[in-house]
Amino acid sequence: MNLFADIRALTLDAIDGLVRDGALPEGLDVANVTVEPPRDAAHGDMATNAAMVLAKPAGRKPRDIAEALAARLAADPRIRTAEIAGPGFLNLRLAPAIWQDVVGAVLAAGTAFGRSGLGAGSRVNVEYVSANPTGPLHVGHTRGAVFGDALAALLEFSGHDVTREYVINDGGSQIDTLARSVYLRYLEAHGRDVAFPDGVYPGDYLVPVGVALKEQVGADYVDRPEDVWLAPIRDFATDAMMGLIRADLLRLGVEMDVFFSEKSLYGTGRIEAAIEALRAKGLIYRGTLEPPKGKLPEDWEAREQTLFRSTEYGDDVDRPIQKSDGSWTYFAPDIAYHHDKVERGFDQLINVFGADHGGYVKRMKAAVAALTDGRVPLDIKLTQLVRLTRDGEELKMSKRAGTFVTLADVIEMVGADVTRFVMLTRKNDAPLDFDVSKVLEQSKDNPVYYVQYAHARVMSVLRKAGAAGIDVTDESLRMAELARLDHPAEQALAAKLAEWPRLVEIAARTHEPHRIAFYLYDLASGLHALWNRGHDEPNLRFLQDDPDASRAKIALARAVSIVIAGGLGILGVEPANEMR
RNA sequence: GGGCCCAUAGCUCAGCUGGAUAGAGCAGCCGACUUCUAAUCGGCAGGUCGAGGGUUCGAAUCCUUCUGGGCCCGCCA
Repeated sequence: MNLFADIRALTLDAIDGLVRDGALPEGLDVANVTVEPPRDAAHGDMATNAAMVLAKPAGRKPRDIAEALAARLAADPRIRTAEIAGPGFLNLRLAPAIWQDVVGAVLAAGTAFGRSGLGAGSRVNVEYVSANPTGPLHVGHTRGAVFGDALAALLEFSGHDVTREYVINDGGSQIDTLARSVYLRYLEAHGRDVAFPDGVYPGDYLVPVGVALKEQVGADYVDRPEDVWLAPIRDFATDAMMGLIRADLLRLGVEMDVFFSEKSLYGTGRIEAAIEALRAKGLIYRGTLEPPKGKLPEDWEAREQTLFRSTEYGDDVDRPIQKSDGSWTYFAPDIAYHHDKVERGFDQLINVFGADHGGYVKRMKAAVAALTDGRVPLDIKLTQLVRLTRDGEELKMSKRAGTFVTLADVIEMVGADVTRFVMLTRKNDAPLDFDVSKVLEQSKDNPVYYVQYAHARVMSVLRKAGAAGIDVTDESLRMAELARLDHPAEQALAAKLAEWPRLVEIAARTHEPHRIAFYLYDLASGLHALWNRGHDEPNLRFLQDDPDASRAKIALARAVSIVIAGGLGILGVEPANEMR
């Protein structure tokens, strides 16, 4: 149930009625007619802009349309009053029974309340994390992981068929670097004194990999030339790194459906096939790029390369797909990878990248648009940097020195739930400050605890009520006399619950899971407020002497906890039953 | 030189793809624990929505120019 959608449908019906009566012309575009909660609750429960939107195309004054519309809407039993305000807003107040129905609907649906068929089962591929398999995940990856995972859950909740995917960049030269680094650790495991020159990964996390390699192959690679050991160590090291990464993801509660190996595309003709598909459209050619404007690389010289005409699809320059030695650039297998995703039948692709990949967005979109003739949309979400601090002091990370704050470190310090929630309390395209001491603070300064506390309070009420002999199962609470929820403060909280399905739709449509976190904070605030009003107004307490009144109020509280639990579920956070 | 993102209260940020008097939290001030855990709540104060121009019934939101910050810019992925 989505109350706002219902009332919007009612409004559109009323408009149709006015058209039939000849009060409005036919063929009006109603796409911009909205029904939403008014900014100021004093204006009513819902507001529609219909009269203003239709005024110009209909050639009538907004207030005239509003009056006619108000008369029709007021005839519906759900509508208590319809008032014209401001330039032509129609403010609606709903019958109290509507809010009571919302509570009943939440209890009936459980955490599925707010699920929708918006996606109509369309198949969405969400690619995220996809960190190079050269080391453990660090904080930057964590944000992408949390964001992608919440987005995937959100889309699933909204009726999409979602595949969570990680592409392993195991085909590039960084894997050679990894293999050489592991080789040095392997020699070290054999008691050799080794130096770590520039251009290899110095991190300690490779020490056990070197030891493991020694255990597997003994001294077979010692003092042997690179062409003997490079290829096998590449595979060995990649597997080891993916083992680390999977373990890291597990710590965070992220489970991928598909790990896709980039290397698996090589030698199969699939890269060539994807490029041929573009060539058939006349988008591949030999050419020489203009030198980049501004500061010129010192070793710049013009070279003829194989280029993709990405400018046809909105890119700024055409992009090379082959290096001058004839080998592929990273772009070519990536085109093939996206070609593969399209061929697997996805209706929509979403990639979550770090902000440093911003320059890559246009060419990737161009490639997908070219491959599918614009049929399959690709949305690329960039997550901005995380600035990790402790007591306001920055925890510096340097990948070069091999000292970086890992995902495992962060989880160790604050836990997965806190990490996930906090990282979702910011828009993906805004930088994020993450203070490991502050996020553990147990105060309303800290949104995680604030929301958790609201849930725990409800659980506490249920425990107390249960101890007092009240049946507090959801089945039983559904049968409560919800008509007793007649206080405006209670109806306001129920109204907040009614916004949940609408909010989920907006968040899913815009691919913005952070809206869930902000809504939950808002909902928690509503519960805390009502709770505290109980201090001065005992009739607003959830536990009453009259068991029937009590059950109705507990039903409301329980409905709030259900929506909080459902929302936290989308974010991948466990609701707390008590605070310690 | 070009591209992408960002700029909203002293601070950290929301703001429903164009709606009404722009909202939270923190910090500041005042108030509420014989209660369903005060890890909470109520109130006060705080704004030329970076600047200018444009689009229209209506702009923080869309277009444009500028200013300031972040990321990126052919053989790394």
